[in-house]
Amino acid sequence: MQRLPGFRDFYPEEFAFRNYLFDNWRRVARSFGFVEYDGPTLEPTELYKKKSGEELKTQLFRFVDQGNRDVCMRPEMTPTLARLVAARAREYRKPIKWFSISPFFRFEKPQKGRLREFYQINCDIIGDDSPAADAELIGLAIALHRVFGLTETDFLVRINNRNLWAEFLIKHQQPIERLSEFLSIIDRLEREKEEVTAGKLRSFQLDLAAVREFLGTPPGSVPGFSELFRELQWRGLEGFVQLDLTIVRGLDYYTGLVFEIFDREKENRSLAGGGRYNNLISTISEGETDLPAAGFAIGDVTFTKLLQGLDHTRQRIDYALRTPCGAFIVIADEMRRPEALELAQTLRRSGVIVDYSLQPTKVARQFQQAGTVGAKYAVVIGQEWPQVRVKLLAERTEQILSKDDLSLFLGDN
RNA sequence: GUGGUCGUAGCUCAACGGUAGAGCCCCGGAUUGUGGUUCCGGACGUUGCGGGUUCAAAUCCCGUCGGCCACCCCA
Repeated sequence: MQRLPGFRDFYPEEFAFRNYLFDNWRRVARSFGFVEYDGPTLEPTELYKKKSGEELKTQLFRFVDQGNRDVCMRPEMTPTLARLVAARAREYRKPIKWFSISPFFRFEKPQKGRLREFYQINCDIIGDDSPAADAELIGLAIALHRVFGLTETDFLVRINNRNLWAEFLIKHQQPIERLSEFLSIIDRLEREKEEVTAGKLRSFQLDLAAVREFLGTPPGSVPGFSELFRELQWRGLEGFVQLDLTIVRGLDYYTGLVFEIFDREKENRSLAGGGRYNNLISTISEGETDLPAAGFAIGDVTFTKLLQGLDHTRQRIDYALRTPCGAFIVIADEMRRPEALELAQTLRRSGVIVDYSLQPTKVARQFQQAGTVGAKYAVVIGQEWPQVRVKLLAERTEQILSKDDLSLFLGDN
């Protein structure tokens, strides 16, 4: 039987890495005062239609369930989050600061950095429309990278505000209703041929030169960013961010700030993205709840590739994934197996990771097993009983301890 | 969805029309209580799957399913 395309198995080695990733993300998000939540993996397709009314994206795991419901494996978290918040908006003190780490599904052709099932950490602040909230989110996004040893030479946050382009359209007397159509032209600016872009702009009675000139606006003269940049400066993060007016994000629901995080080595590779979506909760709740919101997500696939591709982050991984401690009990005299098992129980209760051979095995073999499971100590039980021989495997040194001192000794080491 | 490229032992690969091999890993042994080195031995495959050409196919051809990559798309 084959695995479905675009899905992954997590054997212990991969799972250990996943834990490393998630544990660090979780700890950092909590350190920012965010609390964890989750929602269903399967949602009514309706939830994704509501976002903006536009036709559904094709790349959904969509099917009709046995109760004849039109359902989707969730392709992103934000609509679910909006639904959760809209339903209980009054119960939580604002701002709501929530995060989740969970799987998502997209029916795409798997390729570099893109699978059909992937994980994301999603972090959102709801009920605060200030630059302080925007900056806090960007600060958290940066912290979620730095915790793995990534520095400002490894990644870069590109930020923009869609309102700038809205104002640009108004200034040129173009209908604001066509903003998202216009933004998709901007989004493609770098990839598309000049003639194509110029042709598209013509329907807005705009020329490429005007757009180019606006793109080149020096950061100091871009309105509305001074507060955000001041906030980022207070956090000491100015080296991580860069204003980039070409960043507009593909989703229609973004209303103000938008940002993306890029791998500096391969600048085309996007590690994370997010922005402000002040109308989405109102849309999802059909006007019942109206709260400003902003958030971002980091995907695990590209992020993992980056962490495993850099020497300095790779070293951290190797260090973190080593078996931290543990004792392997070598039963040198099978008559002592009952005592060995009792000792194992005692040690385990005191928090030591303990392993031993379930079957009678030659001593040499047991030492080999101790090595392969990565134990720090081998504890030999045999003729010395009630004393034991404790060997520090890496140093090949050993000493004799009484069995009662063992817990203390292993606890300290 | 379109195109390119690759599928051989658990892993990395060789053999490129003539009996499928190596290294690593795994298991066992080298006088019965000390491991990561060494030596010896062992297990291991319908060559992704299905069809075709041929006296003979891992090898050539067609299809199909997967992996990787690019385009499209990107929440």
